[in-house]
Amino acid sequence: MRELGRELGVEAASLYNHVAGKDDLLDGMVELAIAEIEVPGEGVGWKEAMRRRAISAREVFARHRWAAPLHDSRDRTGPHSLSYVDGVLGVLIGAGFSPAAAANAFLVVDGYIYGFERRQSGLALDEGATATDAAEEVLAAIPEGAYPNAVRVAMEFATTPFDHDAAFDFGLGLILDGLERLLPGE
Amino acid sequence: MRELGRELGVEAASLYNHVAGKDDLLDGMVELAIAEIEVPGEGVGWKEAMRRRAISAREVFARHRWAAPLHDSRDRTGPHSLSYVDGVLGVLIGAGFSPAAAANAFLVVDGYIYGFERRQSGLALDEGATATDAAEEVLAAIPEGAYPNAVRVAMEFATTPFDHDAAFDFGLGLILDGLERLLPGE
DNA sequence: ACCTGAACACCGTTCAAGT
DNA sequence: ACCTGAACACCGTTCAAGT
Repeated sequence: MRELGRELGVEAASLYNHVAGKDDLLDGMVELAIAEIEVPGEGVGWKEAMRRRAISAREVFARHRWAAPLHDSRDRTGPHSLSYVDGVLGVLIGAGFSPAAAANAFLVVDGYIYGFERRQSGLALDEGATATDAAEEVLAAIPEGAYPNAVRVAMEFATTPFDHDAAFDFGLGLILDGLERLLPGE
Repeated sequence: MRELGRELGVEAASLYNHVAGKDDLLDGMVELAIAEIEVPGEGVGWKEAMRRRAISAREVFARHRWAAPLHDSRDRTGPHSLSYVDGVLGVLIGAGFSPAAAANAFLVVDGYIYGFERRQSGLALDEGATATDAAEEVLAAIPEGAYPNAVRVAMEFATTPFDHDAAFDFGLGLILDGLERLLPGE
């Protein structure tokens, strides 16, 4: 609050004339970020719509790195979040999924989108570091011949750089193909 | 720190004789939580091992509700985290995945585990609330005939309660089946 | 070796007082 | 209607002083 006030050339206390409090402010920021995710509607197949939506979400969360963790930590659902959920469910129901199946499918795809980013650090594969950096970091922290599999994977990525976009698309395609198999044949 | 000190019957300042600081403490807590996740090794098929591991992780994060978000927010990787990653990669490599494919598969499954829990709030499907509560909450917040799909799904869950475990298992099975299809036939 | 008390630099928030 | 200054109750952390 104090820092935001400084940035705006105003005292921290003045902010409370425009916002209810810090929580209110953070909720609003999340809403604005969610609003940037595009959910293709008519005109494209459900699979293509889901793929574009996922890539758009990933792009938005990459642009606003604070958004995904912030979204997770709050549970207030604003109008933009609701219409985002509504749009995705609409695509799935339109494709032939029952309402219950659409909810399940939404959770699988959305869970993946949100979970993918943050699990990369577990593999020491953060975007910032080069593959060699990551490999060295892992190898340096290891005592003896412990963690043989992690070492092997790290060495693999020392020679062949890890492609984040390709990895994300790999899992996304796998999930969408799995969902397609659930639809009654046409 | 002050609250923890109170709980231990000690002044907050005294804690710094045992811990480097708050960050150090939180890193240690995450490590202990991760250590509770069981990664089955030999003796079971890779698919069964992955499924048990996922269910164990979900159970641990349900028992320690602070663990998953805390794990996400820090990037230090301790020995337990490393051996967790190593164990999972070992199962996958042992199943016939290449090191690179194992890393991809790890990210898909692990991303799903971490993402699933927190996306439920987006559907107003939190464990605490009954299905009827959730439906009422969603319906009450809606102006006109807006969000028709979300309303339809909410009404569905008002009659048929949402089964979190089944939903998690649904997505997990879908992902594991997808991974199995990538393995060379035997 | 471990604890305490006091202090430091920081928070978010409130509120009377100004314009 | 909006801003300010001062204050409040809180943080994590440091450090000299005690035992």
